[in-house]
Amino acid sequence: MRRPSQRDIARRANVSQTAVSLVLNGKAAEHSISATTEARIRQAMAELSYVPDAAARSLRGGRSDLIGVHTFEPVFPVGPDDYFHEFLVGIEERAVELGRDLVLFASTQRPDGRRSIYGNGSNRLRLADGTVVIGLDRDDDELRRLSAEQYPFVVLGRRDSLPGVASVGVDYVSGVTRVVGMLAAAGHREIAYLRGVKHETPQRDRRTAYTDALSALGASPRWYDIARLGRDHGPARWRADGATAVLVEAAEDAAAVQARADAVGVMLPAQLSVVCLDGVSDPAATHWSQLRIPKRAVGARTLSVLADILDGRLPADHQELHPCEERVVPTTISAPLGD
Amino acid sequence: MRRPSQRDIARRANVSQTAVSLVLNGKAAEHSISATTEARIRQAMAELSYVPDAAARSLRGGRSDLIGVHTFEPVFPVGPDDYFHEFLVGIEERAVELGRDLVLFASTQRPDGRRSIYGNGSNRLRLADGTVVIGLDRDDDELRRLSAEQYPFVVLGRRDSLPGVASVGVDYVSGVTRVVGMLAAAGHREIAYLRGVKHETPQRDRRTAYTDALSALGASPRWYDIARLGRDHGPARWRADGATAVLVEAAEDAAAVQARADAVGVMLPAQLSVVCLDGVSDPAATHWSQLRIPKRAVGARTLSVLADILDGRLPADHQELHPCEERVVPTTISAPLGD
DNA sequence: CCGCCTTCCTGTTTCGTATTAGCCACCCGG
DNA sequence: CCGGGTGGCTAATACGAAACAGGAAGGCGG
Repeated sequence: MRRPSQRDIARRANVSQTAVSLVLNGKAAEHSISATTEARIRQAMAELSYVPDAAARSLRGGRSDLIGVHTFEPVFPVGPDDYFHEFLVGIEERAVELGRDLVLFASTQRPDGRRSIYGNGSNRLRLADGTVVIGLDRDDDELRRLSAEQYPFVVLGRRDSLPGVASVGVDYVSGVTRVVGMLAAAGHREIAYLRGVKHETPQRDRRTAYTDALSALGASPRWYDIARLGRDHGPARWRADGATAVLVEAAEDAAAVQARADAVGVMLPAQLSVVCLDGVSDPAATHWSQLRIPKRAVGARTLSVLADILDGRLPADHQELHPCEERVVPTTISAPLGD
Repeated sequence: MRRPSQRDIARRANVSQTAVSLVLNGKAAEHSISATTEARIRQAMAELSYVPDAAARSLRGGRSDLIGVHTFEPVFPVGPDDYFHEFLVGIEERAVELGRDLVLFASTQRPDGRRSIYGNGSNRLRLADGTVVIGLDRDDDELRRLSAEQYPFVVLGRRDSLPGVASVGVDYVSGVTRVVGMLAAAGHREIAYLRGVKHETPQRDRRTAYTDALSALGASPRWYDIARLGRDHGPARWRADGATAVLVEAAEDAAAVQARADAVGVMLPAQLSVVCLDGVSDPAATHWSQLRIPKRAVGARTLSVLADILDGRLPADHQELHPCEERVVPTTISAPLGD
């Protein structure tokens, strides 16, 4: 028992396969199919519970309606608190809106665990109409080759360094600059930076932005490391060093600082203002401010850009940058207080 | 610039399209294609970075090397603590091992937000050789229809109710039964159950298992709800009711119970033994035991079963059930203590 | 009564791939 | 020198849907 095709519908309704196709695609009127014939065809479709074959459709249309998602690491990270998770939420959301399916290129993973577009023989990406490329550990040589092959793709991530390659990125620099400016405006003179456990591209970008923002203010950076946070290193010590504000990289880092501050009797934010550069905690419930990265929107936008490139509405080397949003709760940034 | 087809390869290598197809599918020897010709063909494929068209392949009846993942809800949940996340980790892991790519069927989402295999006009699943079907809110009618059409798929989830449909599930019943048995063996007579915020299939299954396990012991269930946990309802009250052990549904529920217990001075586990039925917390660091669901392994196994069905190594209606693992830290279950 | 315009369809081709049947040149035994 | 095998390939076809070109029947003006 094979599933019904348009031919089966056609036979049952005494029409040609073409007529069935026309009715199916709402072009009945345009091609002047009579109302009665259309009704007969529709009834036949209903009776056989016909469903068009997706494979045949995309074969004919020249596009598969598949959008690739190439990640240089596994898409589903072992820990669900992954940096990329929210981008993917946005990507899926927009894929739904665009009516396209997503292909996760798992087959590109090599024995060493990294994924490589060309590493495994053929370029599987060609399977999809176009691809979103994500990943911390991304390989720019492969991207250049992909670009040379004229394959349509968009990089989600840092903006720089690849002319001719489409990308959608996040403008950390102006975000961090604005946060630093706010702190400075509130009177802070020593703004420190607490490095987290990760040292990948997103973190490097923020650190660079911090350095730049400070030097624009004529101040110099003051670095701390989360790994050393403990009895001897922490809010009290920072205050002793002169710092009255600190930028942290993750919500759990901010929580750790809060915990240490509570332990040593440093008041947040009165004695120490904390701004978290990437976190999802509820700002109303915490004693720190955040720089929110609109990951979901950026993910969605990346997919839209790819779709626009595929449809010729945008050039293949379109690049854009999205601003961060400050979720600054006023009460969590205070003027620095002497001891 | 169209993506290259076998015809393009054929022209470049001065052979017929047939030859290209044969080489591609490893039937060169079988059809006595000479080694030099095969080499020429392979080189042409590499030069043009040819990739077979999935749509054409599945139309023709060959295989696209794509494995579908159909979820009745978004794959990337807004909250990262999703029930399905770890299953997907396992699925991706095994896909890597099998060298197959995954298609996430986002296009099947209808305006109302739910996803439907047949709801949106065409059955996209056919693009893939076979599909793993996951989802809380799964539609059994669609699965029956899919099965009638002989499309290969495997349901990841509850075992029951769909004869003829392949599935890989988790044996909650025996897991919960064993946990209840352990508590009973430790001397507990009143084993309560704290219902969490969700009331989907996985929760329902565990609750049924709890009821069954208790009635097997001749005891009757005692229900509490996390929503009411607070000043008046909590560990102290439960003890007053006579309960000395409680099953909770999620790690955060266990943490909440711990917090309330601390607040009212109930000692865990001495005065109240807690077993968490689904959580990822580190058992060594907490005062409760857990019933661990081997989600990753189950996810991976589901994909293997599908691959085996596709290759004819397993029948299309293969069903299997995986046991839970107890991660019972002995010290977290204690004999009940009077007040 | 002829030509033309609608109305309402149908025939044929195309997409890229896998398969089936079969072609042609060469070698070998008789 | 001819028949039969075999190595090395190719031509033709089918899959299901969609696009394009076109065509038969009927009405209507001249």
